[in-house]
This record gives sequence, C-alpha cells and structure tokens, in this order.
Amino acid sequence: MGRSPCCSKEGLNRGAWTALEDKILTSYIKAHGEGKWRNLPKRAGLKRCGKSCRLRWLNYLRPDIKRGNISVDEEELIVRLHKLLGNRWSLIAGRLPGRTDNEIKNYWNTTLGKKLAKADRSSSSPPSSKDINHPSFKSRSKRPVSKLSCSLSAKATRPQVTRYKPLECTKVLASAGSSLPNKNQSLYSITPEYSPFQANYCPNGSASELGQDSENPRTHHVHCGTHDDHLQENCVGDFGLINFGYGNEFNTANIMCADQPLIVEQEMLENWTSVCVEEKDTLDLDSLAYLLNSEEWP
DNA sequence: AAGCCTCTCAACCGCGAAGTA
DNA sequence: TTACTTCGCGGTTGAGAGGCT
Repeated sequence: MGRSPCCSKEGLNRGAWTALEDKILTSYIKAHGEGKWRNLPKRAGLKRCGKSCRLRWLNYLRPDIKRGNISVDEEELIVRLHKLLGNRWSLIAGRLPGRTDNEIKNYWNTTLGKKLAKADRSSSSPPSSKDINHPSFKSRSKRPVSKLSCSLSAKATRPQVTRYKPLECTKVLASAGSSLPNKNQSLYSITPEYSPFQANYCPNGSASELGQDSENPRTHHVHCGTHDDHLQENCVGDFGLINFGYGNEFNTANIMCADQPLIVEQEMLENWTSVCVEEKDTLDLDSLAYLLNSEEWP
C-alpha cells in the first residue's frame, strides 16, 4: 500500500485470508490460546505476520463476534460514546458486546460520521476545533489506559486529552453519604474533593482494601496515585473518569465532557451505582444506555 | 453493455505503551 | 536504568461490489 513494511514480509501471504488460513488460525488459538502473536504464525504454520493473525482473530474469528446489522440502539450508543470519547474505537467497542473496534470505526467512517455531518450542516452550527470529534482532534499519541489494575483520573485540557499511566490503587475514597460498595462489590470511588464526579473501578479490589478513614468512619479512600498527582496533573472538574467492568474484560473509559464540567448529583450517582455496579461488577448494554440517556448526562 | 464513480470494509501501517531482559 | 521486544491502537489504503450514466 505504498508504505514500507513494518517487518520482513518476504514469503508471507498478504491480503484477504483464505478459509484454510482461518481454520488453521482458529484451531491453533483454540488449542494454545491467544497471545504470543509474534511467534504464532511460525508455530501454527501460517505464512502471515503476527499482527495480521492477531487482527484476523480479534476482528473476525473470535467466537463471540457479532457482525453486521448494527441496531438502532447500538448506533445511538456509538454516537453518544463517540461524542464522549472521540475516536477511541477500542473503548467504544468495549461497550458494545461482540463488536470490534475495526467494525465500529468503519461504520462510523462510512455511515454514522456522514449522517451526523449532514445533520450538523443542517443545524448550521460550524464544527468547533474544540470538539473532540473534529478531525483536528488527534488522540493518537494519548492513548486510553486500558486493562489497568487501577486507573487514574486524567485531565482534559481541551482540545487535547491527556491520559496517565496507571498507578497502584491503594485506598478507597468515597464521600460521606455515598453508597459504599459491599464486600462483594467492586471498588468505586467518589472523590468530590478532586472533581465533581469521579468513579474509579479497581477490578482487583477486595473488601480488605476498603480502608476507612480513622477520623471519619464514613469516609473511604480510593487512591490511585498520590494527592499530589491529582493536584498537579488534574485540571479537575472537566470530566469524570468512569470504568465499566464488562464481562471479564476490564475496560476503562475516560468520559469527557467536552464543553462543561460533569456535575453529578448524589441522587444520580446513587442511581447510577445501583444500576451499574450491583450485578457482578459488570455493566450491561442496557445499563450503559440508561446512563447515557439519562437527563443529567451531557 | 461498458466505463466510470462511489461506497464499504478487510487488511495494512506506523507509533507509542507496556512488558521483559 | 536502559535497551529491546511485543502488543494494541487509530489512521489509512485499496480491492471489490454496486450504482449511475
């Protein structure tokens, strides 16, 4: 495609995958599991580069893949998530069970993007360069934090998004009066002193990590990074950070409010936690849609 | 019927983060 | 701590299908 290959591709097949290659890759992964993509082609006897195998598996061969027929609900969810997350397709895909980032990206570029651009034009408001959906918004070098043992809040200095390296989650912080997770629940924190709304999910958290403030028994702490980290690195108030556990995958979403601080009432927070947190630490599509569709959501 | 244009989407690419020695 | 390797992501490309003239 006019670019120099990222690695030696001599003798490697390129282009569309054949049924036989698919079969070989599928059975190899079923037998040996995912990962070690670099060595996989050799061991499986495929004349493909590891990247290509990974892509093929993740986007088309995985058994839980749902393809085509994107429903209206899913479409609406994509739009809303894109509004919040920008072109972070993997994060968006993480909220849509069975959908892949590539599929959503393609769908956006071919269908939704145009649809919305058309609607935008008809509403006669010119796109702002501050808009995270604007082409000038490049999140490429500021990738989202995913699969973290604990995620950090990030700052949003529009139009750019800055995300931080994960730091160890050592404490649980919650405002007095907020609903606290019980021992079977994941740890969510509410740290109003840093931002209007911030909820961090620590998937490996346990009840023992729920430390109560000795001075204020109603105050719990989640500490991802130091207070200084927050103070120095956070332009607090611009957004909330929400992690939704989805299935076995730990997904992180830096939910940004593009134009205004995300203010979350205590009641809404409690509603949200009751909707989104209770069941097996996961959030299903309906719950997320509910959250996104809620009045308070920007 | 043929040629051109547009659209879709699978696949490739480079880059940065994460992991490892 | 540094250097190197591997992985995962978003942007981009190009082949093929379908529509239009």
